Amino acid sequence: MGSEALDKGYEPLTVEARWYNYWEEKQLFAACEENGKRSYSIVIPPPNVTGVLHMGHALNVTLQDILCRYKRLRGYNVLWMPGTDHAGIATQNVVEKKMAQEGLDRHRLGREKFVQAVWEWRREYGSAIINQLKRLGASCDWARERFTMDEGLSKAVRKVFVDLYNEGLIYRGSYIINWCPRCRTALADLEVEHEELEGNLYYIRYPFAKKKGGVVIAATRPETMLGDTAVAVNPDDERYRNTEADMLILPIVDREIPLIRDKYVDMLFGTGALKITPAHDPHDFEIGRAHHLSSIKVIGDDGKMTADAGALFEGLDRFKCREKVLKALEEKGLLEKIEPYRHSVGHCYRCKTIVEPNLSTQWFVSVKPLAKKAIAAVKNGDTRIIPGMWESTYFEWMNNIKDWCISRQIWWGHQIPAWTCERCNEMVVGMEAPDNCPVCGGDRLVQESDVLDTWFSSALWPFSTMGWPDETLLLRLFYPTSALVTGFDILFFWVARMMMMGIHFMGDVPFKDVYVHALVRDEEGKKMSKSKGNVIDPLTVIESYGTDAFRFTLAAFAAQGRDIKMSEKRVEGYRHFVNKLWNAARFTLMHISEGYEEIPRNDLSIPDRWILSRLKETTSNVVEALDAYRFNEAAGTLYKFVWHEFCDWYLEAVKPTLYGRKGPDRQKAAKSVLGRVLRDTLVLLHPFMPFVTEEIWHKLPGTKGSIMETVFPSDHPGAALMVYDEEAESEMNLIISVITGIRNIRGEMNIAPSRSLNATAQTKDEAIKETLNRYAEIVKDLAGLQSFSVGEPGERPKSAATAIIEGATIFVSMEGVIDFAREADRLQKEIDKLGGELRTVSKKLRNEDFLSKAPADVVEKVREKHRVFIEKQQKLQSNLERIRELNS
RNA sequence: GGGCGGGUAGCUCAGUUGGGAGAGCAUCGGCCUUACAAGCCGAGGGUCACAGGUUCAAGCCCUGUUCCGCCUACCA
Repeated sequence: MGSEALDKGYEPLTVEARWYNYWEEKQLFAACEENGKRSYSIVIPPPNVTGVLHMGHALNVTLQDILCRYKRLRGYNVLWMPGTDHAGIATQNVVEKKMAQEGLDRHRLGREKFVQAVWEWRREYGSAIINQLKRLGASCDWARERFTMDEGLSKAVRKVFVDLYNEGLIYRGSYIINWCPRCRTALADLEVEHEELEGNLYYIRYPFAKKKGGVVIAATRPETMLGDTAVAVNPDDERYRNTEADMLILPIVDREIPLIRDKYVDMLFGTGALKITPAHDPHDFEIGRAHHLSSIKVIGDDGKMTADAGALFEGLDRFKCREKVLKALEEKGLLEKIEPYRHSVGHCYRCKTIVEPNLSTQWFVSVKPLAKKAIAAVKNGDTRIIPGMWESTYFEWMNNIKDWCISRQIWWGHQIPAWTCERCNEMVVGMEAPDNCPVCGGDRLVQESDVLDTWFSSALWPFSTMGWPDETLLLRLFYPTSALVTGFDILFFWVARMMMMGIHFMGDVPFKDVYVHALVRDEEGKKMSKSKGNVIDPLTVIESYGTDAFRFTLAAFAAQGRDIKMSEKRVEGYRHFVNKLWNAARFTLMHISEGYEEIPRNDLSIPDRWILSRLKETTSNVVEALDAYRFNEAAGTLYKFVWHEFCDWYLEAVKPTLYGRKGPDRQKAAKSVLGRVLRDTLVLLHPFMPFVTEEIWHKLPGTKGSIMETVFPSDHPGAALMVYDEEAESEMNLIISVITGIRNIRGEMNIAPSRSLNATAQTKDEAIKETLNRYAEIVKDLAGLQSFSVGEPGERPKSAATAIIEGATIFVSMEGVIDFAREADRLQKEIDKLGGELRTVSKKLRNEDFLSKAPADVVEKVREKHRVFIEKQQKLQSNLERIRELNS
């Protein structure tokens, strides 16, 4: 394509839609199944089908997209596997709510029809989140999109379940689990959110059966007393020495229960006596087992009291029941006292209802053996967790891992592949429904109604999405995946479980790197939540500022180990950056008309060589930063390069050349360098800002096709010519410091930019003289001078302000405008500033220990600095004296 | 209770083997200079939470204190 003019401002919205469609049509996101390139793969953390895009997704997906686009440019065959998660409880809740509005409920509908309705819901709304990911520019291989309930993934789930069952790692049994009375399902320990609440500690007297007095227990959930089957005290507790054979009367219920001894009881807590309710507390359950106590379930699965709670309470809500029990106890005079007590209470992570520990028959995975291998894989470096601090968190959890309750009493999900024979009660676990009972031959087998925890299927995601249990080419090419990018909030839920399953079933870790990124919070650092009303919608941000600005903001703030506080103001700042790039391109395109042509180094000016050297350094820094997942550093480097090196200095410095004032040869060279730098800059920026870079790319002469198909600057055939150019760097720094010195005088002395000044530089250094003479034009242009001369140290111009730079003194002649007092103040200020620095440096050089113990190069550096400071100070001082003379 | 992270400019934060305290935004002053006022030029501003220690040298390493945040846990 040829050179075209750009509009004055960048308009993101129209551009974005156009290029996204273009990429999809050209299938630039597709992984190749038959090429010899190195593989790079990432599986997306599948968002809930019910989800709407939030800041967490935006950050997560942006970082993955940066990696994938970067790796493609580096020549990798990239697979970014997308998809969604069926989110059992959440989805079921959503569909049930919708049904409720239509006056329907799932029980009336029946299981089969309900599940069908969920599928319909998914067909209609399930792609919402996917479309939102596309707005972010996500370059996933959409043709391979997966869903955890797909046939293939479901087969993987069944296979894993059956294998683990046969290996004895999945078992079924009756234990205390976390029960959500609202969702009416069991929850895994992880799915319970603990929150500190103000409660009470109720002291209740349990009278002795056969003598006066009684034992006082302390309880936070007095309603559970209805299911007590014992009271326990510590065997060493002196207070309860003489009560050995005693039985107690359970108040209200009037049941006789034993007083037992168990070391578990803490003598220092409460009264040292603990009521035992084996059906409603995990400890009590263990103690009950050890002492062969019976379990009485008094709170039902609906959160209401059961018949076993007694006629008085049956059908009562558990919290209403608490009040009624307390009232009854008070009437009997058995409620000794009530103390306020702060304790943590478990809530359902889906609906925030207070969770009830309940005795229930469920399915569990025995995870310890799996965890052992998953710990080893991180210990020996097969998988790296970045930043490293998360490794300790991972180990901490893995080392203390408990069996995982995987059965859920809901309908939407993978139904457990276990069947029970109605005739002989034999249970069969298998991939498919058995026709006959293997024991009695009966043909009436009923499938387990429970479904599996959604995370059970998510745990298989890195290989189930690639076709496992079939041996596919995809698995061979892309497993183990290269990196997993995720938030720490699902480190245990998901990452740890994928590690366990991946190692167990694939014989290899699911990913080589796990990059754990921060959480996006609001401006005040609070977690964004709908209830707090502090949510910033990523789509709104995109509408207002454009995707590129938003993505760049996320990357720039994605420093390792710290949460991101998001505010629209920050995005606005980076929109300015997008616009800056746009205008730099606009300027460039006004001057170049052909593609880049290699120009011999000798034909290049110092600014040309300097910007190429900066480009080289920037490229290396970006590569280094991205390879280490330091996104903020890569973004910061690019920002600085584009704005403060390319725009602020290079473009300004080459303007005279571009206008032809240096002759056609120089002009040609400058144009060529300009084009080259812009082209490489676009490629470097593309992973961060895919849309604007693609848009400019197509206007750039000499480019073909999409920017996605090009080669990264460091891999380009011409890359060998890109070197750090020490000479150019130091000469350009000299020029910059001269200009800055003069500008400083102008600013401090309040001289209008429109007023031309005359300046002269004095130096003994021939090389400096050479450089300044050669680039006097640039100095004149950028410092706003009428004339700029270079000479030997000698007669100082009258009425001049002074700038001291390393190796030279600049005099800015200010005939008629000079304010002597002001100049004296300015010089004094500089001398004072320098004095502080000089003191610290001198102190070091007077220190014998420093001179003898510090490395030679460090000492030399300090000596050099000292020399420079002294020289500068002397010059400033003599100029100050002169100004004072003139002023008097 | 255990674990982890953080305290650096007015705000938000960088600071990767210990050797010149930085950026963006905000503030102040000056500019519509032919890519960009979404811009340009210049300036001010910090006991690096506190107290010790190691070292020639500490924002960085060690110990303690304090404040904030998060994760995790079965003292009823």
